[in-house]
Amino acid sequence: MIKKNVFDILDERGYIEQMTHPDEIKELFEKQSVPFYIGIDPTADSLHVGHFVSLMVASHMQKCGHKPIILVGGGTATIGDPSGKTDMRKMMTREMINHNVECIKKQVEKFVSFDGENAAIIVNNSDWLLDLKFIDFMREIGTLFSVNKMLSADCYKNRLDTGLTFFEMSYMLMQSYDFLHLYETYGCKLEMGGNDQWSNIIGGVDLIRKVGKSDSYGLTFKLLTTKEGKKMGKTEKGALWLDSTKTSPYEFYQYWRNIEDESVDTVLKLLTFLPIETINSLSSLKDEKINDAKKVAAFEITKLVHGEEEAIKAQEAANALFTGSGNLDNMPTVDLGDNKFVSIIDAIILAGIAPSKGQARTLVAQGGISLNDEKIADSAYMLSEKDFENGYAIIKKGKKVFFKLV
RNA sequence: GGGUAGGUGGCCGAGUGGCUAAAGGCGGCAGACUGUAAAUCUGUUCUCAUUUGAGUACGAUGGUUCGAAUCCAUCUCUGCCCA
Repeated sequence: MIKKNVFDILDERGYIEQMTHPDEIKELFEKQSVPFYIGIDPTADSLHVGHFVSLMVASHMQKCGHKPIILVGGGTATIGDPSGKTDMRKMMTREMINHNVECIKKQVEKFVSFDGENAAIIVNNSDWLLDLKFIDFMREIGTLFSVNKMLSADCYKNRLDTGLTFFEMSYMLMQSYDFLHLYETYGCKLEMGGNDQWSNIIGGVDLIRKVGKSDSYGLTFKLLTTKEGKKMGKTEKGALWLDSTKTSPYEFYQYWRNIEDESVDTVLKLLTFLPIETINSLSSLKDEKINDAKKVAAFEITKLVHGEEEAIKAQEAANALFTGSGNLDNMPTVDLGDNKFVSIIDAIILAGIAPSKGQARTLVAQGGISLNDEKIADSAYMLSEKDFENGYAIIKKGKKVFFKLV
């Protein structure tokens, strides 16, 4: 049942950032199927790239025989984790959270299996957090936390000058309690999360040790960042979502196709299941050739999230636009209905290329818009029959944003 | 509870009665250069109409004034200090 030690896989691919007990963790993976947990905050109705690495790790772990517990933070989301935030989050209603939990479940299913011997399970911490009695909780758990220690954690230190409420500070207690609960209920021995979760994770590990158990561990993985250290996955529209209605497979594909050279290796290792040898040879490509590696990365990553069919479509659309070969059918398409013969400005708005007419004009004035590969410099230009000669017109913003108008 | 400093465009941050749709930076978008990369340089970045123009906007509400982001009042939120 247990195959290769997943520790080596995670290590080799560079997932691991910090660990509480490296030797013990490795040994544990070796000798048994380890129930481990990864937490996800249901703050939106879709996961985004920030969760991607977690899901990949969960998948690797499960393939090596360990049991994933996906914890959805329905209870903690009512507070909001202060880590990395400059302001307190908006509080969410329970209805919103429940809706989000449902949506997230569907996406998680693409990465871990809920069948078989080491089937994954999904739990929601609202099931145990919402019924807690304040005094009992404080007597039992609150006494085991040192405020001095908590204040020295980065996630709180940074907030000291901008303000931090007690409400938010108790987030660490709850997340730690989650781990304790899962430890007791499912024998969960390991909490994993992004590196920004480090202080919350060691909080849980410490808590379990304080109640007298010594076999709890924590591990964090690398956050996806650009070489300037910014979080990866931000686009002009906000986050890069895993839900195809929020971020189309084509956009998703293009995001990875356009990543900076320096990130290719990381992205291939962290976000695909390609064998390490393949990745090494791909990312050793230099200069212009690195584009081949980016194509592979974009395809593989899109395939994981949206399935092979969508990945092929995205790839074909990209080929059609950038190399002239391939299939135009899969390009993002906007149906203008009966209003085909509108001004170029209106067409830009209708296609969703720019949000306002002013911006549309700026684009045209700066030479950023072309129609069927001809630059349109006149903002009064009206679309006409000849623009739809092939039954469609291709409108292009800059070099990379295309829409087919029909 | 007392004192004090504040709340400005996606973010940071100037601005203390008219020349302010509001400096500068970051971020975004486009152009040039390229490899659908990075770096760099240039332009642009509230909305509507574009020729000048109009509307909305500086925590909220009311007021003073020919005129307010700027002055006054009340409210509200936040930091810091004291208790």
